[in-house]
Amino acid sequence: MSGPVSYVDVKSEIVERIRRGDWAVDALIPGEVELAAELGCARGTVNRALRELAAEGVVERRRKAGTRVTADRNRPARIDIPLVRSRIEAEGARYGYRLLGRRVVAADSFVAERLAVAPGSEVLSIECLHSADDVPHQLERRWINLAAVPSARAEPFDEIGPNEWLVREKPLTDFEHVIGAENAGPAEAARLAIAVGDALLVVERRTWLGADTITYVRLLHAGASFRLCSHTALPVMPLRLPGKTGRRAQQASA
Amino acid sequence: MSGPVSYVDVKSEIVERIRRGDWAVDALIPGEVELAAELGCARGTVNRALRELAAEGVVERRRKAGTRVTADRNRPARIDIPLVRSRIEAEGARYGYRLLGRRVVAADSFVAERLAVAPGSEVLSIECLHSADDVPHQLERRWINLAAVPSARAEPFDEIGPNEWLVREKPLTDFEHVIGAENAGPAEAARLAIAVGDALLVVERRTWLGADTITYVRLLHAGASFRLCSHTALPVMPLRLPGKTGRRAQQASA
DNA sequence: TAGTGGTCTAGACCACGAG
DNA sequence: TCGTGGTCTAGACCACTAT
Repeated sequence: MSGPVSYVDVKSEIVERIRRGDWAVDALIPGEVELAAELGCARGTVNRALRELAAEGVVERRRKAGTRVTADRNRPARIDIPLVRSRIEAEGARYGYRLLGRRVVAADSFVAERLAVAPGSEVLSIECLHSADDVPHQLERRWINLAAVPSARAEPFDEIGPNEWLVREKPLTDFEHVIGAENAGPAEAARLAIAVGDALLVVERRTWLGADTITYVRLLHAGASFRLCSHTALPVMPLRLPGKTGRRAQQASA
Repeated sequence: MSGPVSYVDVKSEIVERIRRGDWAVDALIPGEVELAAELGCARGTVNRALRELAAEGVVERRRKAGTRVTADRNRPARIDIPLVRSRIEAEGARYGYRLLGRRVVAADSFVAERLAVAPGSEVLSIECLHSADDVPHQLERRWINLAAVPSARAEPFDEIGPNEWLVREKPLTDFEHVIGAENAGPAEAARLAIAVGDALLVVERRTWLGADTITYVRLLHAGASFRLCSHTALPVMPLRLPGKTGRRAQQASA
């Protein structure tokens, strides 16, 4: 009835066995060849399934030692940090952008270190505000490395935000995020229309194109109204694999 | 001189071309067959390279439409949320654990909703503190679904934390994280030895095993001393691929 | 040294979806 | 409709590492 056994089927089957307790935490599971024979597919299919499960942190694999169920639940959690605009519009609100400040400055030690440029190098400093239905949502403070992105010097940034502009201008190869919590000072409180001392969720981001640091940005959000979410689900889908009867019997009888 | 062209080589080459500007943001890149011919490898190799780059958010792929360089820099950022203990010990500090409270309670609506159990169901409520060199580091408030993990009822949790215990006890298939910022109230301030009103970085986590919600936990950290970091780098490694001379010529002459 | 995963290949069929 | 990516297969060789 069903077609060939896919790697998704194999993943589901493995997860299901772990869930049922067939293989306990830390237990060694069968080798690729054995699983392939049992499930009725090529070794390459089992390999891909196990490789992806390893990438998801469900199992750990080592040559010669075999594959075992991961004991440590410290699994890589994917957190999507969305573009402000997308996020706001996704929630059905009207996105608003306002440029608060823009000037070319000499990098102080704080910025120079983060952009990996010499102190005193020219950088473009930008402050702007993103709002949802006219309610302040995110205060953005950004520094752009003008040596790496000279074309930014001529850009006014009065209509579109620096992020959206950079997206179109430069691809990137690396990025770094740091998430923290801070208390709002008078300046932040005024910009975000909150009280001084309110908790802020701060996302710092740096991006690179090859060896060049492109930009460093601090995104400040009122903690009361903003959270970062992620949900990671393993593929638990309708199984097509048979039980003990075994697919091989079906194949044999086909 | 070199062996067969690997998928890592292909990834590097593609990233390098994007970096050099050969393919601009949003540009369509050649098809798998063409790339395979050009680079001198099997289509499967190119496919794996592009598939992984797509998973990393570098390119977007659609059948029939082809593959193009991702314009949106809203790429999935991996954030590792480490076990407290690992994190503290990794920094060379002495890990300390203290149980502050433990009791079986009837779930109120807040907890019931998060654990997906009926209000009034029995849950195990735990509060504990993790410290680094005797300095409070993380305040943990956890609820465990006793219907899903009945063995937790007999566990004192006075020596090892509930997370470490759960790790050994149950595998998991899904988890969810929510990160936010809050101001410390009197209780939190006292536990964490900070001032009332100080910013807290709050990580909420829920985990599932199949359809069962296992646990819901709130991890509170003093914002002044705790941050979540992630660095995502694309594979930019020494290239083995030849230039215009072409590896195929080498193969042919070999 | 031997076993296990890691990968490449060459060929084939299929499913989605742009035009 | 038909091109592009998605996947499976069967076989082979290789690299790491436990013993």
